[in-house]
Amino acid sequence: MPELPEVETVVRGLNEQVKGREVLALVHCAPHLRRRDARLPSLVGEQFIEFTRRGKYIIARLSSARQLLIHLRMSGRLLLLPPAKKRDKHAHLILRLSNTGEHLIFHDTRKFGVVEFLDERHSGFHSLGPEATRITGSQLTGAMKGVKRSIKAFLLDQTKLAGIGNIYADEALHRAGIRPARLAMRIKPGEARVLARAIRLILQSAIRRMGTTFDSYIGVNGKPGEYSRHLKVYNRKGDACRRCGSTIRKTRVAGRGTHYCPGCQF
DNA sequence: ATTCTCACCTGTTAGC
DNA sequence: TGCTAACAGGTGAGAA
Repeated sequence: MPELPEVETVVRGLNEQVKGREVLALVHCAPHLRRRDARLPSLVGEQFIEFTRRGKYIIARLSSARQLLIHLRMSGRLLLLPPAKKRDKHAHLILRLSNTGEHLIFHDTRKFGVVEFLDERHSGFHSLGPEATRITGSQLTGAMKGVKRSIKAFLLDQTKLAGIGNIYADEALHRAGIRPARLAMRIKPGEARVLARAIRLILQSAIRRMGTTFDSYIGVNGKPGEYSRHLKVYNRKGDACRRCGSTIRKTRVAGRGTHYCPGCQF
């Protein structure tokens, strides 16, 4: 579900609505989360100082100087809601917050998401590549040298570039006119510059529109993202390309559903 | 070292 | 209409 623009939208929502508030009680903590980090109950009494983002990770800085790391993976959501009579079966962490008594809820249908205190053993977090929002053509060219995988697989590799997921990989490659299956090492420096620019512009635009809701993503305030209407290839199999009119195809690249236009991507 | 495949879990949808 | 299989926005472990 959430890629960089969606995670950025969630972080902004948290800074608007949750920053400065204190955890009054641990209303619920699911066993699978507690198994990963038995310290979660010690959130009680903590104040949320600030929320930041690195790649697709959310980091909450806490009053104890500890940091809480949250990754939404495929289906995670963070929601601020009034206490409900009946607990949703996918609400795996529920915190009661100061001032209003509202609940901050980690909701995650597929249970891939992670909420735990940040420490040294988070290899994924500590090995993230540069932020995709600031990637340059020469950085891309350097990182793609000798890479025998597809450009799509490269873009999805968080150690090379942090924040891109399946939707924005397809969108950026379409904007840059590059086929997803091309080998990364075969992308010329000029194309890398165009691709880097496409990545920056698309992410920026998607952040402005509060992300993409394809299926289940919603922000802290429950609102869906509006970038969905601007997608050029993702989920548009069989439709006409808005740039050249050819029919959008869906294939499989790097083990992921991959959309591209045969008429304007080479 | 790098790249690929599968597993994680639940819900939805495409295809028969 | 009903059943089954395939697929879904991510990543980590282990195999090639």
